[in-house]
Amino acid sequence: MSHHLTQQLQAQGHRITPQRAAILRVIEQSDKHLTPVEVYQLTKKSLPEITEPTVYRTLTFFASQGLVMVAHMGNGQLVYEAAGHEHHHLVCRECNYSLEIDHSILEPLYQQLKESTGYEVDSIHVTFFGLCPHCRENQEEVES
Amino acid sequence: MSHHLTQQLQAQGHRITPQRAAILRVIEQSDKHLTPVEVYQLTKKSLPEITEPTVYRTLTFFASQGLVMVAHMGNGQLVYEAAGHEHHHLVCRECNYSLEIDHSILEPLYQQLKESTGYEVDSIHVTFFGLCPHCRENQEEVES
DNA sequence: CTCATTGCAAACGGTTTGCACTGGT
DNA sequence: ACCAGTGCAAACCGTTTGCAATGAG
Repeated sequence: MSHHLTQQLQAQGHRITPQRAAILRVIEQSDKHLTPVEVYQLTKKSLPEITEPTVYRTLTFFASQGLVMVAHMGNGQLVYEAAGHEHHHLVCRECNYSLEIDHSILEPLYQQLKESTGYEVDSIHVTFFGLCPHCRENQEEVES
Repeated sequence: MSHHLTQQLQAQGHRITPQRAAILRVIEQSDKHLTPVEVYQLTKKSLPEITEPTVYRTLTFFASQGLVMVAHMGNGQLVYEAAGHEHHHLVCRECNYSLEIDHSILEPLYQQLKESTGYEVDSIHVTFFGLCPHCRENQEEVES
């Protein structure tokens, strides 16, 4: 599958460098979204000579090729993950723990928005903030 | 109303400085959300000696006091606006025209998320992207 | 008078750029 | 051999911090 993607890149006249292969492997093998810095640190394990600019350039490149998706978490933090499954994020504003929400949960809302406003909503990555059950408990204790 | 808010601050033992008053006025008089840099530039018109650190500290302070709300735009940018009118935004990807969506439209979704994940979602400002009816028409013409 | 708040300058962290070198094709 | 892609160092930009000075109460 990774092999398939690299072939795809080659077919379009792009080069497969060790850096690109290593970064792609890191992103594919991660089950969560990664910040560029995380990608850098993980990739460095198998390719110690990699540099941050290369990571940024490669991530931007992959995103432009549709191999990875970019999502904006809160506070301006950019995260990357393997393309493919469309989902949204639910982030706890206390402990920062984040959960994935399947896109299907938003579809009724999008439909309703289309009917009431005429807009065809197509946001693929929406980040919602709230309190996770655990932090909600703690907060109630403090208040009482 | 601004007067009411400053009284509220005073009652809590906080000081009303010209900087705070000016920044509060800027945010209240704006009909859209502002980035910290925008707040800085607008406030400087009436108070040229204000500095950026003061703007950042004051915005954080206002947010902690509930006078302004912080919102995450879809692109990860932090924006501030006067507290009170809770609404979301629907932005056209093509023409950038934006529409306000009443918060009530999201409540069923929040309720559903709470039931399925346990998270108490409280995002007060969510930005959705899509195509407005006008740009959708144009797009169809181009495609055909 | 006191202490919260400010201005200044400098530090910060994540991201981007210019440029010469390297290595994939 | 050619040029896309890299490493390095330095610039960048929005934001934050330490500290001494100021001014609101």
